[in-house]
Amino acid sequence: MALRSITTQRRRLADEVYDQLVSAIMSRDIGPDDRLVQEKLAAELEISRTPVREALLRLEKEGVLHLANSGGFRLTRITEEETLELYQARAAIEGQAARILSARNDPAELDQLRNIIRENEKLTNPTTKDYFIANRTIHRAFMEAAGNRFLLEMFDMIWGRAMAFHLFAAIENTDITKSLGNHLALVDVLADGDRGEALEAVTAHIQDGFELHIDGIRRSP
Amino acid sequence: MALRSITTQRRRLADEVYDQLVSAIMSRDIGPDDRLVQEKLAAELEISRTPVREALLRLEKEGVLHLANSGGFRLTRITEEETLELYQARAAIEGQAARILSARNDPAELDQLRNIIRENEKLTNPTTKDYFIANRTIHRAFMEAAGNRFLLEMFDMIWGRAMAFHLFAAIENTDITKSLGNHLALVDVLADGDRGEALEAVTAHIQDGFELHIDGIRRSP
DNA sequence: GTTGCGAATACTGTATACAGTATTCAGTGT
DNA sequence: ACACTGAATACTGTATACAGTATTCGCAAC
Repeated sequence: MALRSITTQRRRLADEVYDQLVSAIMSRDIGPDDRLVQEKLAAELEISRTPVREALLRLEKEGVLHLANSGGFRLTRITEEETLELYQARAAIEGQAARILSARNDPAELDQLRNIIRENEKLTNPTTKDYFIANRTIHRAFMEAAGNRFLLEMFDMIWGRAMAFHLFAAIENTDITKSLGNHLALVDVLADGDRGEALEAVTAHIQDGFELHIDGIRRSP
Repeated sequence: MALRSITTQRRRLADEVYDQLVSAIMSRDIGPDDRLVQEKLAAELEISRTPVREALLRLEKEGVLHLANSGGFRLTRITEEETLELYQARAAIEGQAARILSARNDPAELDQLRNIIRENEKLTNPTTKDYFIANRTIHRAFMEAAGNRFLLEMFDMIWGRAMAFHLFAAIENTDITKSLGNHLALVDVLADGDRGEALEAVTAHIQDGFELHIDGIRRSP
C-alpha cells in the first residue's frame, strides 16, 4: 500500500490567538498605544496564558510587537526609512519570481494569471482595504505560480508586516484605481520580454507603489 | 528631551535552548532519525518543558523540524528541488543588495568590503565548515553594507536553514578553493558596473555555488 | 517642590500539574 | 498462529502555580 498518512494538523489555540491578534491589528482594534498583557488577553479570550504568550512571542519575533519597558507588548512603529526597505525587499522577492516565470514562459500559466487579475480587479467602489486585499491576491498569485516556497514565505512575511504596520492606510488619500490595471501589462512582459526585462518591469511596478505610498503619507500628516 | 530608552533584552531560556538545538543540528549531534521529545530534552537540560517547547515550536515554524506522526519532533529533510529554491531565494536577496550597493557606489564602503573579503579568504587548510563560515561572513558583509534590515533578516533565515539542512556538507567533495577568490571581482563590478550588471554578477556567483553544490551531491551518493 | 527610600503592584518567565489523544502492547478468543 | 479488543503508555497541548524583577506609588526628609 502506498497511501499517504493523514496529517491532521491539529490546530493549536495559539494559532487562533495569533490570527485574532493580527486581525485586530489590521482593523485597528489594537492601536499603537494599547498595551497587550498576557493575563488580560487570556481572561478576555477565556483561555490560559500559555497559548496567549505563545502568540505574543511569535509576533514579537516577527517584529510586529515588542516588549514595552514597563511590561506588556506594544505595536512596533515603522519609520519611513523602514518602509522604503520593505519595498526594496518586495522588489527583490517579486522581481525574482518574475524572472522565474519569464524563464519558464508557460502560456497556460500566464493565462491563468490573467484570469486571476481580471477577477480581482473588478472592484466596484472599493475601500482601501478592498484594494489592499485585491492587490495582495494578485501579487501572491505571481508568487504561487513561480512555485518557490521560500520566496513565497518571505512574501507572506513582508506583506504580513505591511498589514500590521497599516502600510495600506497610507494610501488612503490616493487614487487607488491608478495603481490597479497595469498588472495585465506585467504578464505581457513576462510572456514577451527576457528575464531582465521582467525583473525590471516588476521592480518598476513596485517602485510606483512606493511612490504612491509616500505621496499618500505626505498628503495626510 | 529625545533620549532613547535603554533596551535590556533579557535573554530567555528558550533562546538558549534554541541555540543549543541549532548548534547540535549543525554539528550532527542531532540526526534525521532522532526524535526530540520535550520531556527528554527538558530533563537533559535540567529545565522545565516550557522553554524547550518554545524552542521546538520556533524551529517547527522555521521549517527545520516537524512533528512526527508518532509524537516528538524530527528534522525535516530537504529535497534537491528545495535546495534549488533556496539558491533562487538567495539570488533574489543578495542580488537586490548588490543593486543597492551598486547604486550607492560608496568607495569607502566598497574598500571596507574588500578588506573583509581579504581577511576571511586567508584560510590555511580549511575544513568544509571553515569554508562555509568564511563564505557566509563575506556574503553577510555585503548584506550589512546594503543596510536593509528585512533583506538581512531573510538572508539569515536562508543561511540558517542551509546550515540546519547541512547544505554545506554536500560540497565536502568539491574543491572549495574554486569557490572562493572571485568575491573581490564582485566588488569591482559593484564599483564599475551599473545596477543590472551588479545583480547579474551576484546571481551568477550564486548560480556557480549551486552548481558546485549539486556537483558535490552527485559525487557523494 | 523635589528628592530618596521602601512597600505594593503588575508584569513576565519558569515550573508543574492536568487533560486529551494517538500509539503500543498485552491478552483473549478463534 | 492470527485477528481483534481494551488497557497501558507516551506523547503533546493547556491550565495553573510559583518566582523574580522592574515599575509605580506613597510617604517622609530636605
